[in-house]
Amino acid sequence: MDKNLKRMATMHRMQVKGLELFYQNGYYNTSVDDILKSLSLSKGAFYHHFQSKEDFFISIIQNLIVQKVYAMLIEPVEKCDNPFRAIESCFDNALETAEHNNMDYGFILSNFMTEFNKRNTEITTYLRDIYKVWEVNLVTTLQRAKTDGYLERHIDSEAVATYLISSYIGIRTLMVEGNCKALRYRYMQQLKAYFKTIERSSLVS
Amino acid sequence: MDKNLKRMATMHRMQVKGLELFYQNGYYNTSVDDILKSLSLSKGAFYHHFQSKEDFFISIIQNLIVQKVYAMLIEPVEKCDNPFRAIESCFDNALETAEHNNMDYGFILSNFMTEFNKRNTEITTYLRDIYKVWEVNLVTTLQRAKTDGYLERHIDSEAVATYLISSYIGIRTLMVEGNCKALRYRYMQQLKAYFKTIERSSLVS
DNA sequence: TTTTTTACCGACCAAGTGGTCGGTGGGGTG
DNA sequence: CACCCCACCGACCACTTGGTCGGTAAAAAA
Repeated sequence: MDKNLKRMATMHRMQVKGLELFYQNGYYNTSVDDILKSLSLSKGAFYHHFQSKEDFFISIIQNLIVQKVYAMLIEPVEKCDNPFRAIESCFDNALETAEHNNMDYGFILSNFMTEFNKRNTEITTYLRDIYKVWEVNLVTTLQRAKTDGYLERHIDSEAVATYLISSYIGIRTLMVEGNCKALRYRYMQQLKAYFKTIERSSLVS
Repeated sequence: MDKNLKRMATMHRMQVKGLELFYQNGYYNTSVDDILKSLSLSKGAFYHHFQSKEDFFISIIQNLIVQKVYAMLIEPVEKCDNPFRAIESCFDNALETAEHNNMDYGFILSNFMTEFNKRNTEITTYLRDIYKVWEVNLVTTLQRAKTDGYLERHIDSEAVATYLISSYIGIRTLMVEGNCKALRYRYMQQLKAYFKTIERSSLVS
């Protein structure tokens, strides 16, 4: 009965270590042996649980990467009062985590999107789907912000979402080369300035 | 006498094809043989001209990548009247080029930065230097914009430059997954909205 | 107890990888 | 003419890659 438990535990160990190394070194630059060596497992164990390296990575996307993005960027925005403040603090928290993580290798989603782009369409599709969910979530939040009177009605929610995602991807990419603290401060400052343009002014009193 | 010319020509052919393949498939995922095969050249030719694959790539950065970034993102901004319109049209041109290039694999600089980050510090340094030049150029332009009365004096030029670079990196990363036209339109729309916040209003007549 | 299932082992394989090295042939120089 | 320089050739090397496969031991099922 606990065979299945053991199976899951081993698979999960492999996935966690696999994601760690893929994130650090890139997918193509990390060998299956690298992962197995650092877990003291054998080739046999790996190919007993996964069909191929690609299949393994897809399972990592579905089990780990999706969760990470949800927890970091999607759920914090959903439960909000003022949507702008919610997005601001969500982004700032994410940047803070990155800033204090000296093993930061950038935004996991955009790193892998870049690496797999036009080289593995199946994996690209899985990654793009995560982006889409994020985007849809932002658009929904912004639409709700309109009905709640936080956002000017004439604003193009999809354009705002695109702009937000762009700037976030970019700042995360920049932060890997150091000087994170200043970058984060500057980014948040200008994000707030940007929000001022589209936020509905003179709401309460 | 024209021995040297021939040498330069062959090296240049290798660099151009090398950049093309590195850009498409990534550095670590492109073998020296791949490049040589598509040029009908031999290993001997390659290692006669370059010390190693890494040395080869550094020469590509210095000879080709620097030029591309200058021509695309730095020079167009320098010679400008209204700096905001200059940055807008510079970015829009760059995005247009990407949009109509169906072999677009993203922003060359951020792709390589991501790939080499913490894996090859020497190459990372060369790439970071290009970023720095871009950033300094933007900051200078923005400072001049202040003295010319285009930009509110209290604005943090470095923060604006960081925000601009971030958003550009991000939108270029997003555009590789298609729907470029809409993405470009939305991005430019919000970029202009952002500029409205910081641009000095009621300037002329 | 016997049998079956299954998690895991590790030697092995073909196809690459970056890099080496003894050549070769044609143009320039003496 | 003889000589040398040098761009270029391609077989070769040690090593790594993703993936295979026959085996083993222990737990579950009979």
